[in-house]
This record gives sequence, structure tokens and C-alpha cells, in this order.
Amino acid sequence: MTTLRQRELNAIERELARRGGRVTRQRRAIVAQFAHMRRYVTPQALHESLATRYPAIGLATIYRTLELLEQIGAATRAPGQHGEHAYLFCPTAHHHHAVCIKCGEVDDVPCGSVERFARTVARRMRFRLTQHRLEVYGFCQRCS
Amino acid sequence: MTTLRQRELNAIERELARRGGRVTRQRRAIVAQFAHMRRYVTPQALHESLATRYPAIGLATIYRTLELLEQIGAATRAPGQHGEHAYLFCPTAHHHHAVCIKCGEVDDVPCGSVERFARTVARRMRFRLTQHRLEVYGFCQRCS
DNA sequence: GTCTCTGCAAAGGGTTTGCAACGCA
DNA sequence: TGCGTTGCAAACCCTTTGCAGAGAC
Repeated sequence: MTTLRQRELNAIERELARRGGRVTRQRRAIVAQFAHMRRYVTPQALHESLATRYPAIGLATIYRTLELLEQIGAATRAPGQHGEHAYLFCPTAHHHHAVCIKCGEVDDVPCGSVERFARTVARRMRFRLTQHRLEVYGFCQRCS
Repeated sequence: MTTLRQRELNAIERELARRGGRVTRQRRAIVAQFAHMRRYVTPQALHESLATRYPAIGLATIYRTLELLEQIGAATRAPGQHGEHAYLFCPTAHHHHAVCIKCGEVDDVPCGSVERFARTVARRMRFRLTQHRLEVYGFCQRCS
């Protein structure tokens, strides 16, 4: 698990470098913490959770880094209920999410069957499908 | 269709009255325009679209009325991409949406089969399901 | 050494709130 | 007449931007 995570982090750093970006201490710290959280986080929350070990990182840097991660396909942004941004570390291909309403942890739901299902629905409605999004809420195995 | 719409409007006014709320000119105008639009609208956009006939209605009133409609179950709020609020007139029971990415019109997708599907997914993941939400994006029949 | 990134602070934009006047019931 | 609602404007809060200094490569 840790190995997989480390591999993901390395891939992100490579992608950053490939685009001419720089791998700074701040970005390393932000990405590591973000990946570790496994839930939707607001820039503010991420800033706070980094404050102990990296008190010097500015909030604007968090915003800029999260936006960058979204651009390189390592994060998803889903606007929260109060208008704030909420990001999820999410470096893999298209899939869906199961969000635990107790602990907040987010698991992945593989896309295959969702896609077939969405296509059926669209065909029935004479709707030309381009995207679909399923979110499932409930209690994860541990919180049940 | 018009009859159905009128019936929905009447139901909303009754619900308002039942909760001790008042049916004012402003609320009537807002609800009628909102229901007529059949798409996600921001408070700002609704305010503008009312400006011609009701220039005196304040933006704050729109915000307050939309929030109220959400509370009585006549509207859904889905935060937009830039952090603004977006509301959809949506007075019927639980269902899902097919959003046209060209004209913005929103159609309903009946819930039944989505629900069965979501349950299957949840069972496979040992996830105790409480809610689910499917959104389908593409071109509606007319825009295809 | 160059050019990107960072932190700070100010600006921006949407939303919410306080309050006196208004108007349903 | 009483009490919920409205409009206005100020307050709020989160996000974005500008800029000079720091730092990756």
C-alpha cells in the first residue's frame, strides 16, 4: 500500500517535471499530505493539517498546487456545500466514488458497469451521452 | 403540461402556508420564473431574468427564497464550478438528472433501475448504502 | 544565471446578515 | 394588528491576483 502510494507520488513528480514545473519542498509536502488523507479536503483544511509541520506554507500556495494537480489529472475538484472548493486525491483513470458519511473516507467504484448502465439509460431517453457521474453515499465497512 | 406546472406551483404555495410562511408577490414571481426555466440557475441569473418584470425584487430575496424552496423540498442545490450556487426546480420525489451540455435543459431519469444498480455496487464493496446520485451529461434529443 | 514558485497582502466576487419599512393573514 | 418578509447596504468568507524575494534546475 505504502509502496503504491510512493509510486503514485513519484509519478506525479515526474509529470510535474515533464511539464516544466518544479518540484519544490512545498509541493512535495502538499501532495504527500493530500494523498494521505483519502477524502475530499478544502484548501483551508489542507492548510491547517500542514500547519504543524510546515507552518510557513501559504494558503495561496495550497490553492495553486491543488489547481495544478487537477490540471495534471492527479486530483478531482467537487464544489462543496458552502461554495468552497473540495479536492480529492484521485490520480487514476475515470471511475466513481463511494463516500462514507461517517468518517469521510472515499473509496473507488470501478467504472465499467456504471458506464454500461448509463448508456442504457441514455439510449432509452434518446440522449446522446458524453459524461456520467455516480456518487454513492453511506457507511464504509469499518463504520458500519 | 401547463396544468401540471400550475398544480406544482399551487402545491408549493400550500406547503409554504402550511409552514407558517407567507405567499408574497415576490415569492410567487420567483417560483413561477424558476419553475419555467427547467435548468440549473444561479441566484444571480434568476435575479436578472426577473429584472424586466419585477425590477424591485432584491437579490437577497432570491437567495432567501431559493433556500426556502430547498428546505421544503421543491428545489435542489448543486454547487457550480466556480463556487456559485446553482438551483434546479425539482419538486418531485427522488430521481436523477440528464443535463444537456448544449442548451442546459435538465430531464429527469427515473430512479428505479439506478437504485438497483447502486445497491449491487454497494453490496460488492461491503458498503452500507444511504444515498446515491447519478448525473448524466450529453446532448438532449433536440440538440443532438 | 534564469525562470518558476512562494508568501504576503490586497482585491475580487458571490453569499449572508442586520435593520427599518412593508404587507400578508 | 402582529409578525413574517423585503430591500438595501454592509459585512463575510473563500478565492484569486500582483509583486518582490527565494529557490529549483
